[in-house]
Amino acid sequence: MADIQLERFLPYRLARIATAISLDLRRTYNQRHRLTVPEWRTLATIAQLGETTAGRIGAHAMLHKTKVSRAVAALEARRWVQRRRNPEDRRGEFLDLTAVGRRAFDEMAPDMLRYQSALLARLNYSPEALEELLDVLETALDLGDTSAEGLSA
Amino acid sequence: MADIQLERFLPYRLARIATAISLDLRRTYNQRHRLTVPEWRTLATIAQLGETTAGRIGAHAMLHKTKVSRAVAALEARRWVQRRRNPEDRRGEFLDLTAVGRRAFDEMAPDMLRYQSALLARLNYSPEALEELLDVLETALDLGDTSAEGLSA
DNA sequence: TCGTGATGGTTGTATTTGTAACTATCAAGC
DNA sequence: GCTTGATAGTTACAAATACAACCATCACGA
Repeated sequence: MADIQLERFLPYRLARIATAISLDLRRTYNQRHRLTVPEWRTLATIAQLGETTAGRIGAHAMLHKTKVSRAVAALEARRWVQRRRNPEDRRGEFLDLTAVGRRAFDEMAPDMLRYQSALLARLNYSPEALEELLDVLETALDLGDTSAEGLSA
Repeated sequence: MADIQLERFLPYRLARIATAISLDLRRTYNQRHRLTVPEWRTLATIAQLGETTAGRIGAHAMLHKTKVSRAVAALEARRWVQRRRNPEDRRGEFLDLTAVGRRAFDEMAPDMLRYQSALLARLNYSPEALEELLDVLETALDLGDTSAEGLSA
């Protein structure tokens, strides 16, 4: 019988691991501000890219455009993000953090990085080797870079 | 400013990778039977553990108990899973595959294993090293074995 | 300047999900 | 026997999601 040993089954193991980490992380940023995963990712992406567009956020963070659209609406309602219509092409708009949004992000980012560091430290495993493996997996899965469709969390 | 480079951020990368694989896999098993992710995981977990309980399925597969509850209901409606109340503790019930359920699982399992092999082949990376890293991550996250809390997908 | 098709982004709707509250049962102490 | 509190599992309801259809604008060619 082609028996799947679940504890040896790559998709299953990765799903468990990624879920556990994602929950930890969410718990971490929700200690300060209650955000959904797409909201958090949208925020982080704008923080990183600077003024940018919804399209670019989606490509960069692997978020479907409807998720970005709703996340931006929510962040705008919080006054963390502001829009500016692109005068050259009035279909699109530029998005940027407000001062408040920047402050909120700067407040959360260190926690996120600390979480990552703590996890890496607990791993007791070469970070370079880990990076390499992630690269390899991304390549094999065609997650190369800013191009693909939307996914979940 | 503690800048998060999303493409270098472990939780983010793992989430992308795990999601992509989960989607591929779902596409694979949906070629034979249309199942949701929690349904598939519940099925596979029972197939592996043998007669077991909803609680254990959740702990093992990192599925929140409501997901397990609904997945079991769906699988029962298909006549793939049957329940038997625990006579020693009438709160709980034992779950097991029916003959039909077993057959369906055995039909899908080889495809799943083939998917894994193909992915590993594309990786061009030592499977042992990969296994080791997964072990390390699971240990660091306390995913050791059937013990943990209920979770999401 | 009028189609035609692409692009940036939003919204409607059906489904899935998470949270919390619930039922039923058990176990321990009194 | 009664609390009181834990546990197994279900369910109600609100929120999040996917998918497709949609609006507005642009770009290009006839």
